[in-house]
Amino acid sequence: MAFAPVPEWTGDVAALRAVQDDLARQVVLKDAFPKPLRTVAGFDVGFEDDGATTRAAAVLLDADSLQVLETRLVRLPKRMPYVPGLLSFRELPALLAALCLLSVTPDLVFVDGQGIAHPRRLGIAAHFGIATDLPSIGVAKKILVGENTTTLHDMRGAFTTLRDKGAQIGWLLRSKAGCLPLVVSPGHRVAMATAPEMVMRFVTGYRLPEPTRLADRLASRRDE
DNA sequence: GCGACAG
DNA sequence: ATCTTGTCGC
Repeated sequence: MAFAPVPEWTGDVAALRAVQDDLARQVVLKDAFPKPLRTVAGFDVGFEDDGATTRAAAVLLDADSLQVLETRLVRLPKRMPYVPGLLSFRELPALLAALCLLSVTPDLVFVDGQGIAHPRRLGIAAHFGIATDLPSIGVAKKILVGENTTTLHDMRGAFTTLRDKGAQIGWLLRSKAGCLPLVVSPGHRVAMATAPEMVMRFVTGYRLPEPTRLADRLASRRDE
């Protein structure tokens, strides 16, 4: 399985933004994944050596039992600095490498970060989806762009629209009472309305859904 | 010009 | 993201 190459960092921010605009046009916001789901996977990145090393984690789960079927970890040297809005060019290569190590291709992917809730509508989850053509959803812990609309009830499962320039770009989802809401947005091959319910389907007793929560622990070595 | 800014 | 202890509320 080969993917479209991720552009290298030359310092040319404008060039990467142009790439994002091109890829964003290819995003499909309609459900296009197998039903019922068989497997799902969570992805996240962490760092070592003061950021010199990138650690990407992939966790494959059974969609029904939520049992962990496989866990993968990849280390790659840093390729570029963190630039708000250009996160995917920095972390996607490592995530794709981790995906390649899975023995099974997941039916749906959850990525720690934004889906289309991005200035140019191409957060890392959307970029991941376009690069692999796999259905994807972005699960971020903070808003990058956009604003809340109505009040969010402090009840598990409550959600409100996240909009930017008048259009809805995602949701603020209270995955757990008493916790700050998650920023959920479709990445690729997933409809706006489907994203929050898919996330809640994998939330157990924590703020983060299992796929992302487990990948997060591995990538940030908060594991063991 | 000023502030904001996923991970 | 990462560096870090105790503390408050569900």
